[in-house]
Amino acid sequence: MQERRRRTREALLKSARALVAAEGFDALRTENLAQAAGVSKGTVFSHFGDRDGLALALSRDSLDRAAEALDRPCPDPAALVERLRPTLSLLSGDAGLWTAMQRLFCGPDGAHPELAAWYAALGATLAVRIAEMQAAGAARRDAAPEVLAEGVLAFAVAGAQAQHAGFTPHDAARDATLAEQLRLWLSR
Amino acid sequence: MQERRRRTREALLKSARALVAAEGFDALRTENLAQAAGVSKGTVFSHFGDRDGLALALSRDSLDRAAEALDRPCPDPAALVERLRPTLSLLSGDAGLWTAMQRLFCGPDGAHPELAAWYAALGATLAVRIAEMQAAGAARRDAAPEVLAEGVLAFAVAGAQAQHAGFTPHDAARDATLAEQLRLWLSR
DNA sequence: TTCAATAAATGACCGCGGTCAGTTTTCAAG
DNA sequence: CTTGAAAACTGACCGCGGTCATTTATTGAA
Repeated sequence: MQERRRRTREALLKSARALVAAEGFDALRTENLAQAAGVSKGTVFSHFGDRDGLALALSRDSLDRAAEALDRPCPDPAALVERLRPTLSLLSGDAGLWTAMQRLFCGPDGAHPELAAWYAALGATLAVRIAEMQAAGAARRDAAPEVLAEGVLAFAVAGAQAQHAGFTPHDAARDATLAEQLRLWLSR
Repeated sequence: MQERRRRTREALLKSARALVAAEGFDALRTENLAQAAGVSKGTVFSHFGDRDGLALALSRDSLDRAAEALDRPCPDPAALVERLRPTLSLLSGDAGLWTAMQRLFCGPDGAHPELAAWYAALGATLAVRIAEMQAAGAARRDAAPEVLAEGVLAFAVAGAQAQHAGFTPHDAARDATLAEQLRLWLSR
C-alpha cells in the first residue's frame, strides 16, 4: 500500500510548490493545500509531520542541488563563489522557507536529523575542496580545511540573513561581499 | 496616564522573566503570563505587539550589556573573545528567545527596526575596536575594519547556531572555536 | 471470493496567538 | 466637584496549526 501514498505525496508537493510560487510559504495555509491536492488536512500532517517538515520536503531538491554543485573541484577561492551559488540562492530564496530552516536547525531538541546530515555533508565536501586548494597552493595552510570550511558556511549564512533582513539590496551585492570575505578568509 | 502603564509593563516583564527562567520562552503561554501579572491577555499584546515583541523586550538588558561590553578598547584578537562573551551568552541563551530573534531579524518586512539598530551599532563599535587594533599593529590591515567586523559577527552567530543545533556541547568549546576563527580572520 | 490485517485518509476537535469593539480608569479643564 | 475625552485594559471571538479516534482502501492468505 505504497503506491497510493506515493501519488498522494506527489500531488501534495506539486500543489504546495504552486502555492508557494504564487504567494510564498508564509501565506500557505494547510487547509488550502489539502483542498488544492484533493485530500484532507490530516493527510498533510500524516505525510510531513508539521509545517516545517513540509518546508524541508519542498527544499529537498534545492538542498541536493546545492550539495551537488560542490562536488566538482574548484581551482581557487574566487571560483568558490560560483560553486556556492546554489547554496546561496537556497538560503536567500523564499523567506518563509528560510525561517522554517532556521527553526529546523535550532529546534528545541537540536537540529532536525535530515538537515543536520545535509549540513555536515556540505561542510565535509567543502573541506575537500579547500584541501585541494591548499595542496595546489591556492589557499592558506595555517588552518585545517574543516575549520576553514566552517568559516565559509558562516559567511554564507550571515550573508543570507543580511539579505533577508533587508541590508543587502541585490544578489550581486551579496555575492560581492561573500567573494571579498572568501578572499580574506582563504588566501594566504 | 503613563504611570499606571509603566507599572503594568514592569509587572508583565517581571512575571515573564520568572516564567522564562522556570520553563523557557517556548513554554510560556500568553494567558499564563497575563494571569501571573494580574492583567488580561489583551494587555500583553497591547504592550508588546506580539510574542516576538515580548521576546525582544525581555532581551533588552542582554542586548544593552552586549553592546556595552564592546565599548572599552581591546588590545588584540585574543582579547576580543572576552569582550564578545556577553554577546555570545545572549546568542546561545534560551533557545526560544533566540529563534524569536531570528524571526525578528529575518521577518517578511525585513529586520525589526530596534533589532536592526542594535545590530548596526554593535557592528560599528566592533569596527572601532578593530580599527584600534589595526593602528596598534595587532590586526591585519588589508581589509576595512567594517568588513572585518561583519565577519566577526558572522562567526559569532554561526557559533550560536551550531550550539543550538546541538553540535557544540560546551560553552568552552564554542569559545575555543571562536577564538581560533578570530585569530585566523584578524591576524595578519 | 471471502476475510482479516494493516496502511491510508478523514474531519471533528483542541490549544493558543492575535484582534478589537466595548468598558473602566485617569486626569485636566471649567 | 463635575465632566468629557483620551489612555489603559478587558475578554469574547477568530484563524490556523496540529491531534487522533474512526472510517475507508488495499492486499495477501485461506
